[in-house]
Amino acid sequence: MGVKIRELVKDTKRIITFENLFNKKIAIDAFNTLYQFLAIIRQQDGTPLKDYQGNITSHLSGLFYRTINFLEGNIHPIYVFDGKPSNLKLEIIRERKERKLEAKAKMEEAQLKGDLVEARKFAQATSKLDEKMIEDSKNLLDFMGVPVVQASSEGEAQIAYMVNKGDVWGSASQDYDTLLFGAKRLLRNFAVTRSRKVGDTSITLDIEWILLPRLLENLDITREQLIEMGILIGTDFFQGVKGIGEKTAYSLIKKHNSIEEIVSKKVKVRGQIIDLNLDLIEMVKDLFLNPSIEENYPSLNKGKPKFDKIEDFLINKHNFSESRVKNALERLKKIESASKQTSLEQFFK
DNA sequence: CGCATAAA
DNA sequence: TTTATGCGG
Repeated sequence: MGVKIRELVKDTKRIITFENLFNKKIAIDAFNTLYQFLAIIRQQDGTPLKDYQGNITSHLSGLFYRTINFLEGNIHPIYVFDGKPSNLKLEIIRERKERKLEAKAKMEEAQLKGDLVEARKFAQATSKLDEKMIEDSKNLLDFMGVPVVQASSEGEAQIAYMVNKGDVWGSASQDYDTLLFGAKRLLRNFAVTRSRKVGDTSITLDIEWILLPRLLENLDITREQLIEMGILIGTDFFQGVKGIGEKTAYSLIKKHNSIEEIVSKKVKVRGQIIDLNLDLIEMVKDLFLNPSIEENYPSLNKGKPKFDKIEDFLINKHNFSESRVKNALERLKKIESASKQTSLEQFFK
């Protein structure tokens, strides 16, 4: 779960179409994307897609077809995988593990009662990426010729570095955390724009586009203040202050400028004095301002797809439908021949 | 989620 | 051609 600043970002975000991302390199938060697929690509009762050996394949299905869409639209995805979590994150990881166990129990209970809606709801909350699933995802992307970057620690920090260095145009994640890490452009809902039914109202999920400098200007704060607001609201590295959401955090920071001031003035929220360990706060801030980065990542240019490897991997190893995979690969081959054509034309110019 | 297929 | 529905693995 990322930092909750949806309302604060509301007036800054813009809509961008898929077509406007033509020819751009976009660094995608791989864990964020894979968890999304894992949560959503399920049957009515909440069971994920599986191959004959019982290995979960929901993430591979989502990753494969969405990535083909990117390539077909001449958008260049680069998937960035998380590395070793910071010590500050261990507490959140422990809490999430507990939540997942609770969700699993509730899911099983609902399945026994035959309540499909409840079963599916709790099944989504049990989603867990294991080592094998991560390895499978990297392999598939590699076969597709799509660059993979392994972050040393936080993927979102790695992405922010790559965006600001100019190696990629923007970052893509459902979470806002890359903004705290300083990435100047963030894309949300990064996929083909589609309309979905929620109840009886249909909504279109457009790609959102957020510029960090514009956000800071609109809120009239510095990035350091944005980070401090994140700390008050709660991030993966600090649980936040009870009773403080984005609205309160913003007004507190606007009024007192910093957490240090808030603590030293013994500011109260809902009758409670905000009492924080400033050394710890400093460590969290430092994690956002000076994160561990892998500077030597491989080329971000896309490579040639290995069609036979993709077929073997998806059809033979993971029991994907042959016709679906071949259809998708036909689309990929068309892109390949089209790009060959243009490079040939450019050669003769 | 995104694909395939049916229905409009 | 567009929109709704249900499977995919």
